[in-house]
Amino acid sequence: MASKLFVSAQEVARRAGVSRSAVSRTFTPGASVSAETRQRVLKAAEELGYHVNHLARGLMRNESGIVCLIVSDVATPYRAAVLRELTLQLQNAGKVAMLINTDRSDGSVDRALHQAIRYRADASVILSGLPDKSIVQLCLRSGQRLVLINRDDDQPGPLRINVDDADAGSRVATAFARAGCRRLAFANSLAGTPSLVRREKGFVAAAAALGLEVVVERYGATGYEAGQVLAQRLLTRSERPDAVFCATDLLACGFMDAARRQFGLAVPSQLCVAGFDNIEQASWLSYELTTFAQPVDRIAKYAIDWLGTDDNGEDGPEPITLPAELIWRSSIRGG
Amino acid sequence: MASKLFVSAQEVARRAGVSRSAVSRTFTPGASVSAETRQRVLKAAEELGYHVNHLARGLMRNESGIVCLIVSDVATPYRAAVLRELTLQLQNAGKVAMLINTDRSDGSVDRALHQAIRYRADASVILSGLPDKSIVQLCLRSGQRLVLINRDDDQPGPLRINVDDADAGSRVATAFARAGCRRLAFANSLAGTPSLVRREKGFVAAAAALGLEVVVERYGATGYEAGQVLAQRLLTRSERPDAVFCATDLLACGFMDAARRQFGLAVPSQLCVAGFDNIEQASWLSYELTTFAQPVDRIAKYAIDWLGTDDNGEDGPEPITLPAELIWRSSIRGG
DNA sequence: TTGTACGCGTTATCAT
DNA sequence: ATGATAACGCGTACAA
Repeated sequence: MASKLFVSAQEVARRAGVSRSAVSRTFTPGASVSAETRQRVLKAAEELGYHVNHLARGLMRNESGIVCLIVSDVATPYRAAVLRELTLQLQNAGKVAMLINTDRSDGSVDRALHQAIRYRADASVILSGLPDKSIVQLCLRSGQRLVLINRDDDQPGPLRINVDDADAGSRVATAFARAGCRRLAFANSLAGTPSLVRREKGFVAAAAALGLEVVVERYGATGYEAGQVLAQRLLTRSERPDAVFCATDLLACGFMDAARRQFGLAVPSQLCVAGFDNIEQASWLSYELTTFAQPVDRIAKYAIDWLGTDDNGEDGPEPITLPAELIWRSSIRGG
Repeated sequence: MASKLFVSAQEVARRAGVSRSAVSRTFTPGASVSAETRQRVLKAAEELGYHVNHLARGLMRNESGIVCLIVSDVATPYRAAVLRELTLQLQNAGKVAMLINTDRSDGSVDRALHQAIRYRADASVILSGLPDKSIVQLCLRSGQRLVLINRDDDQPGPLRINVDDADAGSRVATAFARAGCRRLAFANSLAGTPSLVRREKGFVAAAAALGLEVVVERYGATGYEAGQVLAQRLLTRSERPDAVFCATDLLACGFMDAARRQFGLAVPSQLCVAGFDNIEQASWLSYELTTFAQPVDRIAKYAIDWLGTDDNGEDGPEPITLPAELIWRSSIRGG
């Protein structure tokens, strides 16, 4: 319940003895103001504590400078890292990030996009979930740009940036084979997002090509606890796997801890493990996990660069697929 | 460069065959509209994909609904957890979070606050760094509320929420003493933020009262790597400590890993360790760290509840101090 | 209950 | 280069 206390351009104009327009021009890059008026305006603004009202500016320019970041599980290491990169690069580009936390509930992403529309965000970046087709259409009609990261949607319009999960899966299979592993396993969550599916398929297919079978087990969300449960299930099999590809690093950490503590297995001598995401914990001494780094910086750069373009092709921009970088540590034999 | 594509209330009014005010009233809770016009407006709005422009609404009401979250090191587990809680509760309160990432550079927080002012944020929550006094004054004059979390500033006006670090430090000392430890150490970063200082002082003072001396070592930032370095320094002393209080869990993880791998020490039999923050990793099997949980949910609740009050006392609200909760795991003997 | 008219703080346009 | 004026989309006082 704030009553009008912010300083307006009008007041600055009065104090500087110029017109409102002069004030506006002073704060509009590339406008023509004489050095003198400019100084007087700046002085008055400084004294009064004036700052351009971006709400009003956005109203006029039809460009708010706001970019909406739509994410679930913000506190997860990988998500937090993406968030950091996006907000940082957004700020460097002169934009500002609006953060909306979604849950797994139905329509959560749709509600977030409505919020983005209400604030006339210039763009929305979707990192979790998948919006309804109708909402996507609404956003595009409204001139709001959309970026889908690792969402693997097929409708045209949004910029789609994906990491090459299948390739990563395939490379893990090869590495396991080279390490002399024979009984492969894939530890996945029940989430069933496109990226996880591709990771699994790429791994299974490559293993088959190498003449190796894969046991696939799925459980819970992509967290540490799920990794423990999956270890329980996979390592009690009569034919115990000697190599496990975990769908995420978080899963891998839980899996490794359970494998060592509860089953007394040594990594990598008795069990090879690979993960995905290259979260900070993967490099910790307790894990030294061989994993794949998503090119988070490049993903963010592609997204933000596109926001600056006028590229308004009919069917939207071409989808982008980026390779994941293999980070070799010591959870797989050889190397 | 979006040209006016968003649907306006005017267009909805035309389609519904009513005045523009009727549309406005339909979307203003508590306004008087007949059930019939209301229905017609809602129908037209639905068909057109209309959503209230919060930029314009904010301009009118002098209340943007935006709350600015000012943080550095967003990707850090503790910070990410706070962020999650704040955004979630903010959304439940009908507000929206604007996220600004600061670095350690000078004036970084000040720039963030200027951004908050430009977007006419109703409030700013500062989780890192400390703003200049003049900026704080400007915010308050402008009617923008300020919340400082664990910042320990003394100027009146902002809501100050702090965790009782000294008490936590004191309780660790007691626990160590009870475990029969004699040579205590405190592993801190060079950051020197008020909370870290209080944590250290509380620990040292309580240890002194118990007749125990404390070796204090400081290095780097509050991260995993610093923990490793601090272990190197503390565990190579002639009088090797048998108990270490690490300023943060992240430090503690690095410390424990180094202690076990490089010095072959067993926790807690040969070395007791305590941390702070209760990050997710503290509960992992590799650490099982005894630590303190900051009441993140309550902190967020206090902050957001205050934003809803009209409380405009002269010197601002009373500072709030919340206790940290001791989470007992197995990195300290006994229990 | 409904519509008209005005103001919120900007920027853009158009004279000067 | 400068100032007056219109418009952006909305809420609301006021009159009907």
